[in-house]
Amino acid sequence: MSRRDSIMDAAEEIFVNNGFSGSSMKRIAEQAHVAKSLLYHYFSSKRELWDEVIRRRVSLAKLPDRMIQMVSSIAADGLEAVRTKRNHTTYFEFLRDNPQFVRMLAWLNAEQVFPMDPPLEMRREIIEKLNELQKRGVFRDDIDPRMFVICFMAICEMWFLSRSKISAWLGEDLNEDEMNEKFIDAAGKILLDGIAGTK
Amino acid sequence: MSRRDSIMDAAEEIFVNNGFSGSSMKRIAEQAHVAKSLLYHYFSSKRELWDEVIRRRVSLAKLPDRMIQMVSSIAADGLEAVRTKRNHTTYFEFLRDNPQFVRMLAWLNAEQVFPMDPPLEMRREIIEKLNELQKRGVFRDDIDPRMFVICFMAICEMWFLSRSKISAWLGEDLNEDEMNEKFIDAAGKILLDGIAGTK
DNA sequence: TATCTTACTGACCGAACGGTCAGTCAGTCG
DNA sequence: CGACTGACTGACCGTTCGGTCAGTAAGATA
Repeated sequence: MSRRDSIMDAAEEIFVNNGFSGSSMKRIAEQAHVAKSLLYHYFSSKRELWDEVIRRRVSLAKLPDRMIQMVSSIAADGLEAVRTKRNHTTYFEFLRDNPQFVRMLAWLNAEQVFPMDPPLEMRREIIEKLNELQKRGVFRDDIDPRMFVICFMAICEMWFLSRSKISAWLGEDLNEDEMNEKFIDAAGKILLDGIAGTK
Repeated sequence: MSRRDSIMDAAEEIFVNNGFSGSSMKRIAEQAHVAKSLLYHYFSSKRELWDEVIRRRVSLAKLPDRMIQMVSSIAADGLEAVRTKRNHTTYFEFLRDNPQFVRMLAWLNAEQVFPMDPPLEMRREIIEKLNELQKRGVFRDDIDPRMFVICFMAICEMWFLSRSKISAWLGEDLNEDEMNEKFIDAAGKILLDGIAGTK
């Protein structure tokens, strides 16, 4: 692994735990076991290092692809198939397996910086497919179909963003895996039944 | 208004926009039009000032009361009444009308600090009422009823936490009020239909 | 061999940080 | 009047901040 990569790894760990302002270049350098000035050899500023770290992790997430994949699988097999195959859990599982990405989302939410809007044609493709599904009766027709996606993603993200808060309130009797399982099961049932159309 | 209060107001504005590490005592003092050293006359440290600001805003939110009220109104009138009366929007409306609280939630999510768990008896009261509603058939019986509350609050919070991200992705054609209205309408329908039991 | 490039470091810079402190001033109390 | 208190300030402290820079060491090039 190159020295540059190990700096980015160290930076990600520090940034993800402390945010941008809460992290210092000195601590990042220590974490990476290099001199602080080496950071400026590879990155022109703290902000650029932060941007690079975000970009790497967000592009790894491939959110637009994930959305299209989910919508396409609904188009192919309908909601019932989604329920049995549980394709709808892909985003949930991605968040579960990438806590660094979740932490990053939290900092970006707070700082209200949202890098990388999806390409325009991808956005259009997603919306078109949603509209088509609604016309076919897969979705109920009294709701803007974009709201289905929003609700689903919102629930998944919020679950991981504030899971510890939630368990403090309502679920101190369960361990982490049990809570995850119980939650995605419930959210899936509620949303799919609430979304279903007449078909 | 006392000098202390105006310091807290200034601190809230700075903290809410920049987080803890991103805010400086100097800027807070400037915002409040007082000498920096006066901050230390009323608060022993930056952290204590931050804690006080959080405490004031969070206690103003009265989350446990809000949850009990919502559950109670479901218990009294059933889901159908909630749908028509739209009591379920209270938390949503609170978030809509208190953007400072929302911004604070975002920072607390990021820093993973969750102040003020609800009193134990309140927690038990909420859970008992939820279980009772499930026994009466108001809620479907194949889901832990706590998940209903979690899903509803998660959707509301996420909506306001990342509304600008969401509109960049899916809704650039609507203005803010239209999006709020459309969203709470959709979320309400989806959740209530997905939650409904046999009764 | 001499030259150039790239990786890397330690010493250093001015600015900003959180926090302290002696002291001023207005009002209160005896 | 004098003693005392709480509100308030400006000057100052040591530390840490992001960032710079001259210089070294190693390997490739010629």
